[in-house]
Amino acid sequence: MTTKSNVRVRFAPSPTGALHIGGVRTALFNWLYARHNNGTFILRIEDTDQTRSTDESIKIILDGMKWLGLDWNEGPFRQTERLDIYRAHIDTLLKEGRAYYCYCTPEELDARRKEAMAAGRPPKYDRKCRSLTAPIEGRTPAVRFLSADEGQTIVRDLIRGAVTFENQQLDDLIIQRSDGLPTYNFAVVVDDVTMDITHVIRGDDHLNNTPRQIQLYQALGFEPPKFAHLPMILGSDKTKLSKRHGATAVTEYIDLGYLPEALVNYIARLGWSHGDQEIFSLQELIDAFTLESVGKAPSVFNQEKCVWLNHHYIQQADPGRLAGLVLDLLKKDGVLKQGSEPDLEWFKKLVKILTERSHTLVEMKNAAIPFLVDDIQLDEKAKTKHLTPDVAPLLIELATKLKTVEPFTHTEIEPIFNALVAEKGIKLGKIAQPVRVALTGGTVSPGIYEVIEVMGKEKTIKRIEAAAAGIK
RNA sequence: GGUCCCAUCGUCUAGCGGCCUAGGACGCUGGCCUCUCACGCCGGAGACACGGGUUCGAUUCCCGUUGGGACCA
Repeated sequence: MTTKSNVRVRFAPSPTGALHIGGVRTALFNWLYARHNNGTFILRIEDTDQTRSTDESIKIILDGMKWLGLDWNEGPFRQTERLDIYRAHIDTLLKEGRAYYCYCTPEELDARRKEAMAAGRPPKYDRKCRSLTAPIEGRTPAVRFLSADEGQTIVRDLIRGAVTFENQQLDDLIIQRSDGLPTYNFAVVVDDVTMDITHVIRGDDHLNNTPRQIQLYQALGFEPPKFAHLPMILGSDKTKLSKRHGATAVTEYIDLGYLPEALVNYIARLGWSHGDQEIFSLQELIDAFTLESVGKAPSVFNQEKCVWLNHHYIQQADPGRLAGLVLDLLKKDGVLKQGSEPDLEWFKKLVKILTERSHTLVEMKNAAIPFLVDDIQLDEKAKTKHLTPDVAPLLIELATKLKTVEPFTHTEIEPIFNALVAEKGIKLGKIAQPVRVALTGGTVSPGIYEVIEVMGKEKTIKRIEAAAAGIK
């Protein structure tokens, strides 16, 4: 119905491990920007670091993107399939005298760097090979970009405004390693140019690379794209989010029982806001998202709020969908054997009564277990507190009465309890809690009538009688 | 060490010179509801890093200090 705008953005992860929270945020903001502007979202795999890149990681990233619902219009492209393109551009720069061969070894560079620092000079490349007129035999050179050493390079960032860098601070960066592969800073520039990227939206950690990249665009004869550098996501100790801060990979959130819409909503609100609104559907995010409302300050990832959103989205979710997800978890845990699935309609009823107090799918799965297994283990403390000698006759009487209930539903069960309570002059809790322990093994569960209904007549009576019999 | 960025409750944030005795959300907390736990509802504690300017007036603009972060090495 709408034609595509000329906005073209990309998410360009390195396949060196998991898809982590920071990557998701970058991907999400690019995706939202593309969708908001009817643009094109491109996925590019930056795998020139062949020692660390794996196909397994690529799969993890693609799966993660799909789980989150971040679909791409073009790609995935892989840099390793584009090596000839980089080489051609390197040759051009070399031919035009905008780049030169550098024969310095890492050891030499390191030594000179230390020397410079010891002498109080800035540790930048000394341009030793810049004046070389002939190759050094026996060495394979790297290629360095001949950067400007006067004036300034100004990054006009959509989030931070104009950021000025003194060109003399920038040294001649390596654009092709001695193994013939392009470096990150060079490959991104060539890729973004050849893929017609209009807006580079990426993490703050790349801001310092940007002036060099701008010079590369200029040397290559291209107009640089617009830049937007997103603030970092930090851990609770305000350092860059990493493994020691807990779950950082998308796969971990899947395993923890999160819904994708919860994670997306949470991450969208990290560094971005829209008035006082906290809950956003995907469409609302697309409609409201602009780079102007992205903040500049880094933000700390807060597990509690993410859980709160997950709880919210679990309440909103379709019971059939939840049932399927919880069923999968139960199978994964071996609680349910293959081919022994419960009746789906019944299971949906179970899911419905568990939803309200489940913050994650894992919690829901755990709460479902007593309803599925044949025998339950009673919690010792709960047993001591509620299954006392005086309640044994009550339980037996209740079980007897329940046997006559037909149909075995909430509305039919409730009067039985009310009658018993009135007859004995006790509080409802006096009987409800022991029954809860008898049926679920613990002191926490949905409303007791709902539990009984879903548990079913046979199991309910069996467990109440067993509990009564077990009281000494 | 150099360069760059950033700075409102514990956390995410609203605020784009007067509407602010600073609003919302998570978390924490008091109460209500109640068969447990939750949910829900009502209430509470809780922040403009500091110092200078600019201005009739600064959370908001400028400078510095401090603090944090990132990158390069």
